[in-house]
Amino acid sequence: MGAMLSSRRGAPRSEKSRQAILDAVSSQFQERGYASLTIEGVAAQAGVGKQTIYRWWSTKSDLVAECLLEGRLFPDRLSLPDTGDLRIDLIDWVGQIFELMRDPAGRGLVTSLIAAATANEQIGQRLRETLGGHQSVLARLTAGVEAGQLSPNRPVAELSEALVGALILKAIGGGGTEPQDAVLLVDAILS
Amino acid sequence: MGAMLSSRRGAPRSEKSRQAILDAVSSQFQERGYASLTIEGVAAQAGVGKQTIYRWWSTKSDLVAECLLEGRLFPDRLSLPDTGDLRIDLIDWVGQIFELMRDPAGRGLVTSLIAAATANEQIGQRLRETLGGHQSVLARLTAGVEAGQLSPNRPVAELSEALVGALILKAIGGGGTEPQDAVLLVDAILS
Amino acid sequence: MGAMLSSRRGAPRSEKSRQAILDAVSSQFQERGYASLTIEGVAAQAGVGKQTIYRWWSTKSDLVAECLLEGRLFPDRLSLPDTGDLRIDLIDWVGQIFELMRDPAGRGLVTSLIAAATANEQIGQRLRETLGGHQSVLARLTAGVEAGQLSPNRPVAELSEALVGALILKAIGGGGTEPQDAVLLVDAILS
Amino acid sequence: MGAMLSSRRGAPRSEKSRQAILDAVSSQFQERGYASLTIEGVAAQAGVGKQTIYRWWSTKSDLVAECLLEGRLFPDRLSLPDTGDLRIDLIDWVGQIFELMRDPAGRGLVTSLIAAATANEQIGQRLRETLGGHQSVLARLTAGVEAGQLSPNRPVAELSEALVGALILKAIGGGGTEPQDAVLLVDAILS
DNA sequence: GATTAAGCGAGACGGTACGTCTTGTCTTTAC
DNA sequence: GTAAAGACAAGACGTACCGTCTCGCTTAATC
Repeated sequence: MGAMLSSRRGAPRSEKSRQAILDAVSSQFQERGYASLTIEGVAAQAGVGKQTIYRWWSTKSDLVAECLLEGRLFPDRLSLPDTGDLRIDLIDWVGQIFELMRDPAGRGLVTSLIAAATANEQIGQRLRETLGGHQSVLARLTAGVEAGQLSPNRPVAELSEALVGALILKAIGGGGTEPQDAVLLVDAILS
Repeated sequence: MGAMLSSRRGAPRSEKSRQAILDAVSSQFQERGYASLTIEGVAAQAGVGKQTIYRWWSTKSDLVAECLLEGRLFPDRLSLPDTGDLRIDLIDWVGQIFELMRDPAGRGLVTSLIAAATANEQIGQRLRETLGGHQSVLARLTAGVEAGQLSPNRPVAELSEALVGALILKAIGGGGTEPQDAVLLVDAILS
Repeated sequence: MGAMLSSRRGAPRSEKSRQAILDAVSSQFQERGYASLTIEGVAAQAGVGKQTIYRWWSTKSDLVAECLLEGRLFPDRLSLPDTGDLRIDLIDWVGQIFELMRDPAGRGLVTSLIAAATANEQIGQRLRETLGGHQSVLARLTAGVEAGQLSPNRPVAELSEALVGALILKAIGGGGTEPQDAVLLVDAILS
Repeated sequence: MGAMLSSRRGAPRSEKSRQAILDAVSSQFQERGYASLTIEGVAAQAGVGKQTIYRWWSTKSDLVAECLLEGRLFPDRLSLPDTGDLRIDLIDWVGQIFELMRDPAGRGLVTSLIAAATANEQIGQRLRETLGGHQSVLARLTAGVEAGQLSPNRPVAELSEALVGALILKAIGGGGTEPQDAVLLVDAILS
């Protein structure tokens, strides 16, 4: 007895093609940036028909969003360390990002992500969460409050937003990204 | 006996065409956004040959940059007020920007500007300066320090950057833009 | 004691699907013409998987050929009448075809058949036989010779070919298709 | 003084591109036939953008029509000879066409032309005129009447149509194309 | 009855070509 | 010498079909 009413007929989606496509998106994004990433280029590199892309994603920003979601666009080294000392950790992390941004390629990566985010709210949210969200800055700030390293009445959500926002602003608008700028920025945020 | 002081031969640049082009850029930008703004569309709307555009600007982001520089892309109401009370002024200003961003069209305007900024550093700098720079937030913060409304050892440049960055992050990544969020954000920045 | 002469295992070919496919081909051919008839469209209209078509026919011209063979593409009224008077019958028949060709839709039907014939020799032969072959013109001419209405040394095969050929030429290249043109043509052929 | 009111501004059509395109169409048509001639293939072979083709022609049949009009698709040898003897000339000419049609490539050329004609009435008319029209069969038949080789009350237009039609029918539907068939056909037409 | 082939509907897949759009350059005529 | 007009090579866009290939049924004939 057990209901059957199974799924649907027809060949199932090819996981192999999906992986090939996301691989290609990731590599093209990193090599050429968001603006000159093309669906045709992705299809060609992935060895896939264009229709297979359009069947599952509607825009190139959707493609990029899925890559981002799967963590294919970011170097892992960018994760926020946790030595116990909040200030040192944040300075270290911001410093790493600044270092990445001092390299034109790295800067391009970041501005490309921002460009992608302007085309797709999901990417924006993901960026926000990845950089500043539960997994990282916000969590560390909250932990810092609990550990007594931060006054409990500091509005951690807003501070996290301000810190990450400052990084983005520096990426698109210039502004100092030398090591000491990391110290200044973090100290300004931590008050 | 007319003065000669001749520069070079041939017809001088047509100011009329220049204005028509910038008008068209501004209107297309506002109607369709940065991504779907095209040189051809601008030329057509301006009643101008494409070459006339390419002769004086090299990319569409340059066009947009010049529009931004001439203040054609922004509603004037967005300038930071000065009632003497720094906190109130900032909350008011941030609140206005949040209100703009709550409307999808306004949100599109802002994300389009950010998109343009990712393609052109000048635009980024301009954005940074217009929103957070000498003319506005930074200047008001500095004035606030002088007026004793802000502790003199607060790093005003960084705070300005953080505030404007938070706005941009909210534009691309979501995040609260209700009136009370303006209060929270400004208070977080002012410590 | 029934013979077994067994076939093979597995489900037998579905006659229902076959009919649905040929129906769809016929309707699409008549509505859209040979050039814009597609296998996918036929499959969709017939409620059939593409593979079921490809299993039994290799090209769309094969499909059309089978339709033609089953008489699904032609109005029946086009069959050559037999009143006993060869000349009158031919003029009548040619006149009917001319009438069909004066209507753009009918003209399209004929040119579509010719287009199909250029892609598939079977269709060409079938067209030739159906229009000019044993069942009709050639047979009537031969009968006419026997009935003494046509000189016995007239080369009936060639005349039949010439008459049908003239119709086709008028279909693709224009040329008069008024009622009196039928008289002229038939009289020219009958000498 | 002297009216100027000259033509129009902008670069004039490039004759070089036009020639390259028609060359490519002609070569592709001859090599691959009408059905597998593609606009993209023509553009590539001609070293031309697709838009340059679409700017001046709307369909591939228009392209082929213009080639035909410029005499780029036909071997010249197919012109009807004129030795003074109408019957001999026609037999010779029909024989040459039959010879061409006995070769698969030649047959393909002819059926491709017919296929093109089904898609474009101009091509049909051109084919009709080139093969049977003023320049050839009809003219020779008319001349034959004047020379007393043909009874003056024979309907030359219809006979010409019937002869050319018979050729086309043989091309698409089979039918004898041996040398003696040329004799039979011409004699049937000449009565 | 269980097994085994085929047929079938659905539909994903790698491709090719379509016809359109835009880019940045070039060429002409008008002012 | 600048400008409007517009042709040009290039190439990406998103769509339509092609013919092939799984899938999970269903339908007989064979064991």
